[in-house]
Amino acid sequence: MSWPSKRDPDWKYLQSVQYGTHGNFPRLSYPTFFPRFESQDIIPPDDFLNSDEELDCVLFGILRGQVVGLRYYTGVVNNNEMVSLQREPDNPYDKNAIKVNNVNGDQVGHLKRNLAAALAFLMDNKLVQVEGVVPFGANNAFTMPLHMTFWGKEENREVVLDQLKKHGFKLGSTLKDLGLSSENSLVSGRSGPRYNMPAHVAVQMTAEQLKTEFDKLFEDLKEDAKTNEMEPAEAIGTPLLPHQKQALAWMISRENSKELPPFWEQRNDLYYNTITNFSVKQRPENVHGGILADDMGLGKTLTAIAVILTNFADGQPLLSNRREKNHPRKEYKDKTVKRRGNNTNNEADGLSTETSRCGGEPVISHIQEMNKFLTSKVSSFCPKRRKISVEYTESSDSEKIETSELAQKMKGSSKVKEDTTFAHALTSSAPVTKKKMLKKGASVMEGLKKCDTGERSRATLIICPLSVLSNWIDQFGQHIKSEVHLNFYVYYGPDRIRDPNLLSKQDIVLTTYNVLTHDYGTKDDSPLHSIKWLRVILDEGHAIRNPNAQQTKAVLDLEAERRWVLTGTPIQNSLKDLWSLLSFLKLKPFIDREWWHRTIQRPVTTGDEGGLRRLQSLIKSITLRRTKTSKIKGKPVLELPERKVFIQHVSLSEEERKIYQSVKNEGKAIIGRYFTDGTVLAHYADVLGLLLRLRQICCHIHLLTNGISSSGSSGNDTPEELRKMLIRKMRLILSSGSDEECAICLDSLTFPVITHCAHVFCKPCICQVIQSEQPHAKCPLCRNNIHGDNLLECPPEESACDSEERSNMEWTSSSKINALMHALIELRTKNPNIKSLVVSQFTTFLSLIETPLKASGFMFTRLDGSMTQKKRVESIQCFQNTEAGSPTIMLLSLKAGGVGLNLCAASRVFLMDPAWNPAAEDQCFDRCHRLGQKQEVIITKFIVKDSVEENMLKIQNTKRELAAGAFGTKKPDANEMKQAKINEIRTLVDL
DNA sequence: ACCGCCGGGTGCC
DNA sequence: ACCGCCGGGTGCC
Repeated sequence: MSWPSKRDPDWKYLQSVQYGTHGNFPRLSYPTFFPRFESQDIIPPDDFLNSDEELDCVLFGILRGQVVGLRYYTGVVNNNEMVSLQREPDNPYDKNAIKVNNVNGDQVGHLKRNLAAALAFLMDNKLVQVEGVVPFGANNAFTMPLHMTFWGKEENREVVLDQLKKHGFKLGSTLKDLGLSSENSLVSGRSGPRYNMPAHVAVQMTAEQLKTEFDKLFEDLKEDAKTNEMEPAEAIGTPLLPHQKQALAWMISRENSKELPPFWEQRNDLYYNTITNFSVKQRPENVHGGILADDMGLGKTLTAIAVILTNFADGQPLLSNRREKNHPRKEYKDKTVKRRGNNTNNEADGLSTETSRCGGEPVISHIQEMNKFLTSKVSSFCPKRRKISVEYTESSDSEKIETSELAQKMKGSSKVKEDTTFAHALTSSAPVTKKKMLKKGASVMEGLKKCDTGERSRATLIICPLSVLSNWIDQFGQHIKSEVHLNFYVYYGPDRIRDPNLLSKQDIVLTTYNVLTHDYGTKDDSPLHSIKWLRVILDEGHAIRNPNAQQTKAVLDLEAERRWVLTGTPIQNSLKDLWSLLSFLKLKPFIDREWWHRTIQRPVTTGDEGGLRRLQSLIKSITLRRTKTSKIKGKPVLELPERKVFIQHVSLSEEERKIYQSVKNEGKAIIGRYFTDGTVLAHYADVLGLLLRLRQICCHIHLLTNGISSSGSSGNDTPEELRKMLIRKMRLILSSGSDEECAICLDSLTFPVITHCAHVFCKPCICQVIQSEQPHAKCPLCRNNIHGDNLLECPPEESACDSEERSNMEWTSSSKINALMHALIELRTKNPNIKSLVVSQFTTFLSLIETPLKASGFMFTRLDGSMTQKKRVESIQCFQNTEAGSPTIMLLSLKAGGVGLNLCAASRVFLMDPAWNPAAEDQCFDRCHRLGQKQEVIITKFIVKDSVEENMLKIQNTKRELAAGAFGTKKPDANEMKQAKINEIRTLVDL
């Protein structure tokens, strides 16, 4: 018995069965002599296992049943083994049939007919989730007993109990109800499932307890496996820090590990899973990988590069000279169909590019040049989303040259499929006739696929978000010695070569989540998915935390021997985030959501100690996490210089104060009315608008945008006016820097849309609400009716006119600008070499600051979200440059740049205006307070006295507290969310 | 005997 | 299944 890589039919079925998708079964399957529920009585829920509601489940009770028909199926179980129940509506003998499967998904038997008749309806409508354990009698030949636990939402309890009663079943709540004396139930001994009876389940651990418990998961660095250090392969030119050597040792030990995976142990000649009690004869493979969850800035990228080169092949490091006799490439060379002799001059270089042959560009002879070359290409092509792919191959492999040349020629025909066909013709040892090639691509593609999937590639696939693609290329260039020869391919851009043969012969293939997902979604087989990779590394691995996202599915379908996840935040919102990661790591039995949910997620969220223990040992065995404050042998992992935050209070000038007060008084009156009418949230955008104006005045009165009137709609607008107004409001919300969360997912807004009641949500989130509440969906924030057709998306910005208008205005200073300039000039006098970041949420404010900077002779550069990728790279490189005459100031918009942005040349930060979300500020500070920072970092926050800004600081504090206790607690619901928002508004406008 | 009892055939859903 | 159930054979003590 072995673990199939994918249990197709069953697994798919479990994932996809939904109420109503099999049009005929519900009607036929329930005995008609019982009054049937009409479908409108029950809200058809989302896929039970995929819905958030799974956390609200309570235990209804337990029942003893029977598994029958054992002798017809191969699936076997042990005493106390967990089993899963699966509806089988297409069973020709009984539409109510319910299969009983073991942990491996092999069928053990069926539920007895009468029991199935009672449960089928409940299961189909997801009114209850039934979980089974075989308490004893596992070796019976014909039938065996089954203990079932019933879980569901409280509001469905009655329906469930009624339905069972109609069929003559009654749930019990104690072990006696299972026909056991308590004595018997304890005989079973070790590690059986524990049924905490309802009383205990209801008791939740406090948020505080859970948080401390969870922190413990990562604290423990005492284990030897994680404190050993290892030197990287010679090919790595950068010395590793101690914690990076530890990570290297740990990662390599995991890749080469022969230990059993967590929760497995050997008993005699069988292997037992101690959680589920499942056993197999064949030794379960360990996970050759894990999660590197170090904090941002600890050098995960460098560590990963070190792993690739140090555990390059057969547990051996990459040899600098690739032509040594044990060269791993040898096996490929042997298969070369034919060779060309006249290319030896390139061989010495080890690397060459397709363009060098076809486009006349110089041959690139080592990786640093390659890096330069690539970086320039990537950065210059990114802005237009028209990037190039560069192929790096050993020119001694003649097959590739021909492939490339032909592929190049074929580009005229613009059909990638034909490229690949040609490539196949040249690389396959079996001749491919022209006729065959001209036949529809499919059959040839099929042949191609087969020839590729046969053996494992030695390539490492790295998948990262686009924002860090160039960072990876940079780091490869920086850290790998120049004489090292590597086959490196950036699989990106419209001209990427979709040839599995070519890809699988690389050492490293770098691509992005988007490319991977796009390829996966297109009809042709994705070349990335037809290769058995030596290693797959997911950078920013939390990108796959949504199990329903196409991106996640594309990642989970990759085949690899070693699998790594790099992430600074393994758990972002809740435990659920871990599942996708575990699933990617192919950790059995958690790949199936049901087992993950039963054995870990639910026990932990209901506060079950055993569950937490299991989670703990699981995490410990597969993740390594160090924070910036972690210590090794008493020394901090990173000896970062200190970071100090000062708040500098600024007083408004008389004129500014006058304007501020008048806007405030006007706004306060309006909002006060909203409060008395109880319509604050309905006017949320207006409230934000007022706050925005106040914040703008604090910075500079020229920021005041006249375009937005607070009065909102008068009720008799034309649809077009309404639309414009709503879009204006949404823009306001999005551009106000308020970092609004979506009230549904509580994450920052992705693909925002605005409802007619002027509330902004993520489009997917609100669509899901509308779907599940139809036909009368209501806005989660104000309970007004909403409709899918009425959602407005944000059209692309037509920005220019606004700023032009402003630039025509005569420049004046402001109190804050004065304060800033004073500080900058003082700093320059003290030390002209210190570099500073000047940060604001308002890009127009940054523009206003440019004028006095120029006037005072400062060299500065700028980075904001509106800039193209190319300009960003230029700006960053320019700023990071330490040569004399380089800019000393960067004007930075708060949210510009991804997590990887490195601005450590700066040691001063001037935060011109406070952010709503303190995390956004911290992230911004970390762009210079990170690895590579040699000086003390001093942060100055300018806060206007007696203003909305001071109130924002208060809100920041409550948010900090909230974030600190966030793990394990239930998400606030729409109501709590509402109240929190109202309270925030109260604080902000002093009401 | 329109029963009881016997013993063989048989067996999930 | 060392059961239950079915249906045929059988029939005082």
